[in-house]
Amino acid sequence: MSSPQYKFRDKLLVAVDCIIFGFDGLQIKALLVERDLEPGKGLNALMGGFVNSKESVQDAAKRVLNKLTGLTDTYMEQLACFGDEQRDPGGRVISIAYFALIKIDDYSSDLMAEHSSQWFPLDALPTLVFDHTDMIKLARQRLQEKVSTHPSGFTLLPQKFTLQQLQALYEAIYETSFDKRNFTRKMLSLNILKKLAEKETSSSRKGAFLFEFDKKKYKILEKEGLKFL
Amino acid sequence: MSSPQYKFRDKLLVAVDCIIFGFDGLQIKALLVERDLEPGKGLNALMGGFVNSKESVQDAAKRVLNKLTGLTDTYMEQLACFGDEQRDPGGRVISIAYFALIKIDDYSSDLMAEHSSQWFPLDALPTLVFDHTDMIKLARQRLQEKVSTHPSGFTLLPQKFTLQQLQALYEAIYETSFDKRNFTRKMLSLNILKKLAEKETSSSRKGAFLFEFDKKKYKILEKEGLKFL
DNA sequence: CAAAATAAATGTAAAAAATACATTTATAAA
DNA sequence: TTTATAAATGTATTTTTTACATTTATTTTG
Repeated sequence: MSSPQYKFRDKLLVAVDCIIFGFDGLQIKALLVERDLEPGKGLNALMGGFVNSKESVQDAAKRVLNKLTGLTDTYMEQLACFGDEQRDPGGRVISIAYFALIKIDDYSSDLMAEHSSQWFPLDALPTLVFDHTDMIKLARQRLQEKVSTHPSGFTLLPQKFTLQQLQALYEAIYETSFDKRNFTRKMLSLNILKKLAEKETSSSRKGAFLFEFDKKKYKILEKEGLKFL
Repeated sequence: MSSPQYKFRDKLLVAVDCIIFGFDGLQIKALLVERDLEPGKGLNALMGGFVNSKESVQDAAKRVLNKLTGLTDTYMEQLACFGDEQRDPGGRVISIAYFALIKIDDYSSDLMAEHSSQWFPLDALPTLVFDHTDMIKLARQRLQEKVSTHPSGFTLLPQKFTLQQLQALYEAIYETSFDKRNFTRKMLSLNILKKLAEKETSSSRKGAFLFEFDKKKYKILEKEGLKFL
């Protein structure tokens, strides 16, 4: 099976942890669970699990994410390997962190009850086990970098959204505020939004037009490299 | 030692592989070795090694890099975890890839002989074992992203360099060419280069002024976020 | 020692992008 | 019909990027 030369090498436990971000219209939130294993059982943690020898690391991450959320086809990318020797007091475990972006409403309260999971705004995170706080911090930075050149942020919004919702999202991600006119102009100039006939009327008398992310147009423009912000 | 709950989990072999880039004044090159282990013994590969249970993943990467180059304090950052189930025909091994930037002259020909290692230009890479070609491809992309906002590129140049050497470096990284006047003006406007009294005279009658990267100035400007290109 | 050759250094005008800022418009409720 | 509310829109200014040609310092050559 293994080459003879590999035989005397150390084997390590390999885990995956998922940083799952959602957006409630105002804030970016992270989905945390109550850890069901010692050490740290009952404490707040990222959803994680061990990688089996028969699956790829990526498949393990998908499996863990699916177990928690029931979702497949989620936006997910590898963040980094956390490999400090002492990171897990329970043993030598390295963890590959993944970050995922989901629509907050796709996650049902049934599942929340089942896994004792909860959304936490990033500026009010509870104490987390091991290095999970570092993982979230790094994921947040990566999210900022990502959405500046890539439309992954749309994954956090409903299918149809207003320009003000889009702006609120970017403001939440960057923890800043933008000039409404300039923001709107910039986004529309990218030519990847489809304006719908429909309006969202709950937040104003006048109503705001709804838009959709136009995947086809994006695919065409992608290679030139867009700059969102 | 381990929590009882961890006991029945699969353990995997964990390796590190180092993508080492250098710059010879014209091209970006990668340092490759002849693999000394089956499977793939004698074939071209990235320098790598297994992570021991007593060291962090990062320390393992440093150890491997040091073993090959003799260098410490090298610019190195984690690239990604490569975790496909079948990536190594010799067994289930996941690998954490790191990429390092070194001055090509810091690597002696003695060491090259000792490790059967060689520099290869990126557009003339030999066939490599496993997924090492993918690793280099990803590292190259990451290098482009990195040097656009971070002065890590200077690590590839000698301590003192001319503006034309700096331009040649960026042109090699981005595989393009820049207008000399605009490039110069942009770099100088960043205010992180110290002009020396000395000139480099080997490449022209007039001679070109030498510059140094000014780490102190950079540290001050860093938080505002520089944009190199 | 003057002329030629070579690469370095430099300036400016035009176009594009980013910024700052105020008024008009559509609609529902009073 | 008036009022209140948030959405939509335009323009002038500044900054950044781009495109492009001449002068300068120095060594070599005749």
